Amino acid sequence: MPYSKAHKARTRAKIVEAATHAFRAEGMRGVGIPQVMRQAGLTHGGFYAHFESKDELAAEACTASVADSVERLVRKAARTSPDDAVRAIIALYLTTLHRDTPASGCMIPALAGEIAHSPAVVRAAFTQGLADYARQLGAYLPTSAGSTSERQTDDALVLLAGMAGALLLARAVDDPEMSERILDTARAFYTRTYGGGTDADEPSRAG
Amino acid sequence: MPYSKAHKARTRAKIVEAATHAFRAEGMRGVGIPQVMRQAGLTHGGFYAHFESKDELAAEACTASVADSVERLVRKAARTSPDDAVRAIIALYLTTLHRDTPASGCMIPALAGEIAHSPAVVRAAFTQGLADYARQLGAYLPTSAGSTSERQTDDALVLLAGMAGALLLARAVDDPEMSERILDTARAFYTRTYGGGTDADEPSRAG
DNA sequence: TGTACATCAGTGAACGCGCGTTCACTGATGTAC
DNA sequence: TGTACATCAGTGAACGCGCGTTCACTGATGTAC
Repeated sequence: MPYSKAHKARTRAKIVEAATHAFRAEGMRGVGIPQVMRQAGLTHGGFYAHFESKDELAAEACTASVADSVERLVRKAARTSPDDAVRAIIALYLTTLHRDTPASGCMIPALAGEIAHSPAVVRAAFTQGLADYARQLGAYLPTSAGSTSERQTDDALVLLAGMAGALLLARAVDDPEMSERILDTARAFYTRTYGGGTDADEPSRAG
Repeated sequence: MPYSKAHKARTRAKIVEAATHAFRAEGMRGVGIPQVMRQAGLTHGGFYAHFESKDELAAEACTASVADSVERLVRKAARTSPDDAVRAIIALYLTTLHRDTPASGCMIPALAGEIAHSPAVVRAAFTQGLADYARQLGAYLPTSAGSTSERQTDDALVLLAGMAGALLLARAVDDPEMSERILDTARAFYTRTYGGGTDADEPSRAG
């Protein structure tokens, strides 16, 4: 018998891990299997001992990077008082740091555009991941009278979409000042709307 | 003398026009020059009589598709009473029709992700286009006491980002019901927030 | 008004390149004895 | 405890393919006479 099952599983996980970072940083189409394998410390030929195709890796990387985002969200909330959880999450999301480190950031602004053009396996993985993402975030949203958890999930989807859109624009734009203005305005807006108060962290720029 | 200058300009415009649609539908990386030229009724070899590179075309297609979006926005507003302009624009944006026709829809959800990874020419074109887009949309936003036009532009950027993010998710998701729920919830939210009222067009789904 | 000509938009074969994928191999491993 | 062996994870050369780009050409055009 060669190697252990655990060894193979560990290698496979290393490939997925490398893929989540590379894909988020450069896009799925922008990264080849040779690059992913090199980043995992392997050569490209071995790839097909672990995956049937690049699409299968994409689907798994999708699931893994959503899980990554959810985990960071939960960890942030755990370090914050329940009343401030949403505010803390918004403040964590809409920053220049997050903008400048897509490789370890939320996968929505990084990959959603490509996922819309991806085969069924990838889209299915994303759909399930997003549903989970929204459910988890929804749990931290303020509950109004008679609001259901389903309603909170819907609200979370809109908040997620809004923050992802703002980060996407902040990354696409060439002008640093405009980029920061997008982040600042969006952070203030979503904090006001979902955080139950004003954005205390940042003095407003426009007076 | 061969052909007229007008003839060349017309051909060039046809190529840009074909590119704006193809790029929005399949992404810039997903469409080759042969496909763009075929869609413009030409063969691929002639491309370099009009453009220095694919990037130059991408930049021009970027500018052209923003202009397209702005024009549709202005046209919609012109057909609506001033008080309802924003509401009408939001209702136009967050629909299954817009979701299902990316080729002629807003270029932000279709291309912003790739633009973030594009060379300077493309990003510069997008930045200028987005600034114009936000300025135009901002003009229709409700003015609160002491609000400046700069503030309205900022608000428009957030609204644009939010709607683009929602459309992006609605396109990426595999589950039709979830996709529509994203659109519906986002439309209701932004109408409530920026439209100065509730979303009258659509009966709420969740009761 | 008719013709000969210079121009260059447009054609289509060809280029190098990197991609996703395949395959013959090799060598580290856990097990049987 | 030591050794021979079967397994298969991992290697690296090779494949066909479509990409962006180049180039020799051709043929429709507006102008000069």
